[in-house]
Parts: sequence; C-alpha cells; structure tokens
Amino acid sequence: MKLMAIDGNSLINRAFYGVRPLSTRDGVPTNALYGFLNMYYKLLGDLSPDAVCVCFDLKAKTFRHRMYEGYKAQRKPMPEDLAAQVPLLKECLDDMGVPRLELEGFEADDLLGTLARQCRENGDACVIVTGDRDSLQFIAQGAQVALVTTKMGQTQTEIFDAQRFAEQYSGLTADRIVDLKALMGDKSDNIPGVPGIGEKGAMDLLVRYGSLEGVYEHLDDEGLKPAMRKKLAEGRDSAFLSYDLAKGVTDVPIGRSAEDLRPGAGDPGAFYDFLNRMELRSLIKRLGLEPPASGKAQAAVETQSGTAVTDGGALRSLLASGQVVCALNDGLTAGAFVVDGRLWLAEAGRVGETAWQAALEDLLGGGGYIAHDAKPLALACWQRGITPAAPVFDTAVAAYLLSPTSSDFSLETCALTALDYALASGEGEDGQMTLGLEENAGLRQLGRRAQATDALYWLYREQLAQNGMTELNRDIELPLIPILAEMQHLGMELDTGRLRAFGDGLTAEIAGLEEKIYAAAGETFNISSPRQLGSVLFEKLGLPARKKTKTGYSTDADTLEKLREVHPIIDMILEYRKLTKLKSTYVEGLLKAVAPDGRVHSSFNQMVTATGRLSSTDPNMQNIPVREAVGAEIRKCFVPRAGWVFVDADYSQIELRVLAHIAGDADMQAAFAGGEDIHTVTAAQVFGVPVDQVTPQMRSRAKAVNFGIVYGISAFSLSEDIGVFPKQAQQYMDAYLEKYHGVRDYMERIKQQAREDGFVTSAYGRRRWIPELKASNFNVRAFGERVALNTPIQGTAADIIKLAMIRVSAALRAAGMQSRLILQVHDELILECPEEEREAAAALLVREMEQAASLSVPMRADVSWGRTWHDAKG
DNA sequence: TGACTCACG
DNA sequence: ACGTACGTGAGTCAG
Repeated sequence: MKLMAIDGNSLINRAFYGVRPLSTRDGVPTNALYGFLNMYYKLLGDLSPDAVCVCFDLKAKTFRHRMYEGYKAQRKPMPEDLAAQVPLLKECLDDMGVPRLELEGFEADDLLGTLARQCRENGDACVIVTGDRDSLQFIAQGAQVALVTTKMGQTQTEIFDAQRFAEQYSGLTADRIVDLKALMGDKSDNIPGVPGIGEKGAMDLLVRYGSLEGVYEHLDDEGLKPAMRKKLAEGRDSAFLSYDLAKGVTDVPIGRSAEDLRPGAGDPGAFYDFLNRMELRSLIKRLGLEPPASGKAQAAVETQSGTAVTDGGALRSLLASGQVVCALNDGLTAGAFVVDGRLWLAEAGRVGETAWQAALEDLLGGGGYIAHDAKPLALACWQRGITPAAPVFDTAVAAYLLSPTSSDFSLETCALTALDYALASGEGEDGQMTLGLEENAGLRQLGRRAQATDALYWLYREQLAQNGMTELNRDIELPLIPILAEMQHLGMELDTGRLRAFGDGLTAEIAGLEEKIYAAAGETFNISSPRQLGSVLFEKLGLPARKKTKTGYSTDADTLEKLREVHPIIDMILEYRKLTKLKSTYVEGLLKAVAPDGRVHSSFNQMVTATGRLSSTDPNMQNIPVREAVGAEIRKCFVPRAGWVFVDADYSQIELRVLAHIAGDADMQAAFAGGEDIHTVTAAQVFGVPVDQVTPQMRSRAKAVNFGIVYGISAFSLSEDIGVFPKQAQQYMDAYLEKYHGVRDYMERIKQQAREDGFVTSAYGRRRWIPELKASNFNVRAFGERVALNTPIQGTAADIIKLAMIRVSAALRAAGMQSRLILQVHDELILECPEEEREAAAALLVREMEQAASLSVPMRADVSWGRTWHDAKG
C-alpha cells in the first residue's frame, strides 16, 4: 500500500507562481489550477500510488492548539487571483474522485504529519508531495518527500528519503530539521528561533552537538565562542518554544487510513464540464476526456441520418429555397444541407455534373446559404467563374466576433466549446461513394458537420444579438466575405525579373558587408545570430551593453543605434540586417509566393486580430517595405496587368479622427474641421508657439505624442521614442491633455467603463473582452488599460475601412466598371483599373472612402495612380 | 518550439 | 514602486 499525500496549499502556490497568468474569457484566473493538475498527473504517473489525498489548511476561528499568539500573524495574505482558485481546485478534485482532507483548526502540515505517522505504524509507504522545504522533516516519520520546485518556469521534482537528505545536509538526520528551526527560526512561520543565529550557525551547532538538547548540554564547551554562548543562553526560552512550534502535530483525529484514501471514480462528466468551463481544453485533450452526457449533445446535434437527393432538379429547388445551412467537401463535389431542420445529402457524381454546378451556383450565388467559414466557398466560386453572394450567416465569423482573442475557430472546436458536441475531425470527408449515399462515410461526416453548423447558427445568432453585434455582423463582416475572396482570387502581379535583379544586387552588397564586418571584428561569425553577435560586440569588442534579454545581450536596432558613435562596425551591422531582411523576406519570400499566373494571391484573414483589423498571409502584403529607397525598389516590382494601372488611396489620420470623434474633443474636432495639419496644431499647443513657428522637430515630436496617446503610452516610453528626458516628455503629455481635455476625459471614462463591463466596443459594436483589467499583476493590468484605450479606436477605424471596401466594391459593380479592389493595408485601398477607368475609379474610390462613415469630423482620403505600386503612392 | 528581430499600419 | 506603446506575419537561430 502506497499513499501519495499532497500539500494542496503548497502545491497550488507553486503552480500559481510557476505558470504564466492564464484566465478564462471573462477573467477567472486559472493558471494555478492548470499548473496543479499538470503536476498532479505527472506525479501520479511517476509514483503510481495506491491511495491519494490532498490536504488543505483550514483556519481555526481561534488558535486553540497554538500556544504562541503571534503565530502566522505576519504571513502575507494570499494574492486574490490565487485565493480564487483554491475553491475551484477543491471542486475539481471532488469531480476527479481524489480524496481531500481538511480539518478545522489544522494546517495541511499537521494532516500530512499525521498521515505519515499512521503509514509508518501500519507498514504502508508514504510519499509527501510539497513545495515546502520544511516538510522534509516528515522523512523522520519514515515518509519520502517529493519536493516540487520551479526553476525558470520549469517544475522539477526531487524525491528525498533519509539517505538523500543526509547527503545534502552534512549527515544531519531529518528529525533534526525541527532542531534546526528551533535555532535559526522561520520567518514565514513566525518561529522566533534564537536571535542572531542563522542557517549556517545552526547547522554548525547541530553537526557538532547532534541536537538542540545536545547544544544546551554543551553550553560550557570550550569550542563555543563567547558571543555564541551569550546568544544561546539568552535565547534559551525562545529556542525551546520554537522547538515545540516547529515540531508540528502528528496526532490529528483524521479518522481515515491509507486504505480509505483510494481514489474514487469521481464524476467524469462534471470533471469534463469543469475543465471546459475553465477553458483548459489542452488538459481535456491530454487526458483524453470525452464530453459528458454520453451522447446527449451528440443526440441533440445528430438528429437525423439524412435523406439522399439524387435528382438534379430536386436538388436545385431544394438549394434555391431560402435559408440553407451547408457543409461542402474540399473539392465542392459533395455536400450536406440542412433546410428547415431537415438534413439532405447530395453528390455531384449522383445528380450529374451539370445539375450539381447549377445547384451550387444557385446556392452560393443566390445568397441564401449559411456555412462555417464561407470564404473558401466564395473563393471556389470566383475560381469557377461564379460570382458568390455574401452568406446570410457564417458561424466561424460569428465565433470570432463573440471572442476575437481566441485563435481556433474550426468547426470541431466551436462545436465542442459551444455545443459540447464532439465532431470527429475531418476523417473520411472525401470518401468515395461505394454504397447508397446514406452509407457513405464521407457524406455522413458532412451531414454531421452541417447539423453542427445549424446548431451553432441558432446559438450564435442569439448570442450576437445579446452582445449587440447583429448589425456589425450583417452589414460589415458578412458582405466582406466575397470581397476578400475576390481580392485573394485576383492577386497582384509581380515583376519577377526585376525583383530577381534587385536580389542579385543585394547579394553582392551583403557579401561586401560581411567581409568588412569580419575584418572589423577580427573574426568570422554568424552575424544573423543574436547570440554570436552579442558575444562579439559586448565581450570581444567590449562595447557597453545596455539592454539584456532572457537569453543574453539585446542587439535590436534601438540598442545598436545608440552605439553608432562608439564603433564603426555598428553601422555595417545595421546595414547588413536591413539588407538580409530585405533579401530573405521580401525578395526570396515573395518570389516563392508567385503563383503560375505570375501573381501573388495573399490570403486576407478576417478572423485573426483582436481589434477587427484584417491580417494578410502567404505572403503578407500588409508589411511590404515602403520607407527609403529599398522600399521603393520592392514596390516598383508590383505591377498591374498590361494596359491597366493601380489607383491607391489612403485615409488621412483615420485613427486620430476616430479619437476626436469618440472622445468628443471639441478642439481636436475643430482642427480637423478646419482642414489643419493635426501634428502641427498639436505641436503649436504642446510647445506654446504660433502655428507658423512650429519647426519640423516640434512637429515630429508632436506626432509621436499623438501616436502615443492612441496607444496609451507612458511618459517614459515617449521619452525613449523622441529622445528627451522623461520629465520633458511628461510635460508634453500634460500640455497635450490640458489642451485636448476631451481626450483626457475619454481616457478615464473608457478605462472605468471597461472595468465595469469587462469589455470595450468600437463605434459599430465590435466587442473585445479584457480580462487583464482584473489581474492582480500591475503590468498585466496596465496592459489591459492600454488595450481598453486603443481597441475602440483601432477597431472603429477597422470597421470604417471594411465599410469602405464594401461600398467601393458595390459602386464599381453598379457602375459596370472593370476596376477591382485587390489590396487593403489597414488605412489604404488599392484598385487595379483599366487605364481608361483611371479617373472615374479614383473619384469613386475617394468618394466611397470618405463617405463610408459620418463622424463628427470629416474623413479624408488621398488618392494617386501609377504603373507600379510605388508610383501609385502619392 | 520559442526567442529574437524587423517589416508594415 | 512597479516597467514601460497598439495591432500584425515571417525569417532565422538554437535548444
């Protein structure tokens, strides 16, 4: 019989400090739970005990069994975020069927000591699991102690027995820990010890005299220094009192033995629900837990087996009949459809290719469809020459709107988290028809997917309404889907010859720089390795190191910039970095992304950012270089098709205009209404000079202040950014907020509101939950406040340009023009236009962008055209 | 895989 | 006193 007895308080404490902060969407902290459970299962595997028990402290109302009144008085209170997780852990252990012990008036230590003693007397093995070194004294009770430590975020367990202990503590036996504490005391447990004696002195005494008794029997020993003798004599009472305190209790009336502590079955369903509620889904996966209700959710979703549609005409009329929830396979050759709650299955091979195509065109071109992630369907339409309509609902997009900081919006995950429905992942989706349609594994799976999507649709539609995002979803996100698909389908042509030539030039330049850098360093090394570079710069060349990172010296551009005067190698390294980045990411990377049609077809993703912006991947077209000559070179490689041009327009100061609008700041609104340059006006205010005396430097600093305000900056960071002392930066910010007091009030108001609501919204109702605002950690909370400040601004700007995209796209089509939207870069839209449509397209673009929203300040867009992307940017 | 660096708005 | 700007994606290094 082997018992594993865990100090619950100690272990959850370790977990709390060892695991980075985690919380559920609505702010319940979960990191300690996560860490505890991970350790628990690890230990269970390592130790394979027969019985298990987790012990907790349970405070007495009075300190009945303690004679020393100040006991524990000075212990720091548990952080709120940790305290909140203790009852959750107890609930969880009960669900798991893990026995736990707590007894009023006793600490976990007392219970562990008692269990250890009981085991010894009954001949059972006992392992005490704890993070507290003091508990090593249980070795004296014959127990092993598994000591859990966290080093650099890694938890380690070391098992101590009598021998291992003696090795580490100079031959001391474990029962002498009590003597040790009696002498040296223990601040955290408020054990006084002998004043003036610390760990080293106490160890020396015990090694020499064996025990506390021994020490005091030899008080007259000649080897004892007079000072030590005096301390011991004066501290005698304290030492023996401390001994009793440290000895702890081993006779708690627990009333249970190891035999009674075998783990029970618990309530697997409740355990699953608990982990799901705590959003600890990685644990569900690791433990291989199944959703509860043994098919209740399963049954709710899988209501029917589906009816085969084998007649083309019947399929067409079915899919044209209004609202159709659909799940299609990748090749769009088979599908399952839920119409008015009934499930239908169909396959191209069975209804005939022509009828299938026609039915699909009715469905996706007609706009009566509901899907989980409709963009790939819309893209497939464009590729087949069908113009897709926007879906009436997209359950993946809805899931994103409801929780924009989540990262996984697969149907599997959505069904699991929102419906408790476990959808077998992907398997057999492309299975070939061998029997009747209903028996086809691939179609059956599509049927389950369609039904899961249908269930999600009803749920999410209601949740969107409750969260005030019905209109945002309907008027912005959904109409955007076919537009994004079209942009992706069209892509942008790349002049690969020109880009290659540019790359060859870079290669030569880089080689030259390498030579010079090696010469200056006196050795060859990998310049791209921050580690090697750091060692060359700061050790070999002895340059003054400023910042440090986790792994060594920081070598980022900011740091190096400050060393430019110190050593000529710095400029070369900065240049080398710039050129290699350009070559690998923008020359080689872009060349790799060119499709057979000579164009790059970037994916514009709608479900990535926390603020509502789009993101762009494969390749990322939103971070193509623009600054300096090299940026121009890269952008000259993006060209329209023959006889066409690019028309490019970007919003002027959209975020600051949104800020002026949202904050309702009269002065800032007046500046925009008057068509003034906002940075110049700001500079005049901050520096207290007339507008015509603002110097370029003043304007540039004011610009930094404007940006900083939008991001929720501190004076310190602003000072770093513009190169002045923090005090000076603070003065700028004070002057700014004094002038724009609407902005100042907004900053306070939005933070307060975010704390109350737990979320912030954009002007169009886009919502972001901010659990960080409730964190106990200052930095996390400060981050939450900056997010609360910035997200409504960035989010509203994102809403507006999405609206503009929808308007532009519709207006081009309505005018019968061939010009098409091909790129969006946050505040910029790029059209590819037939030469003869150039003027009309430019006028349309500006008009639709400027009228996309009506704020309390005018919107302005600047437009240009050109035969390369570079030339099209004013 | 995570850390670092750097390109964009 | 804290520790120091919002939002992204991609390439490289090193464990």
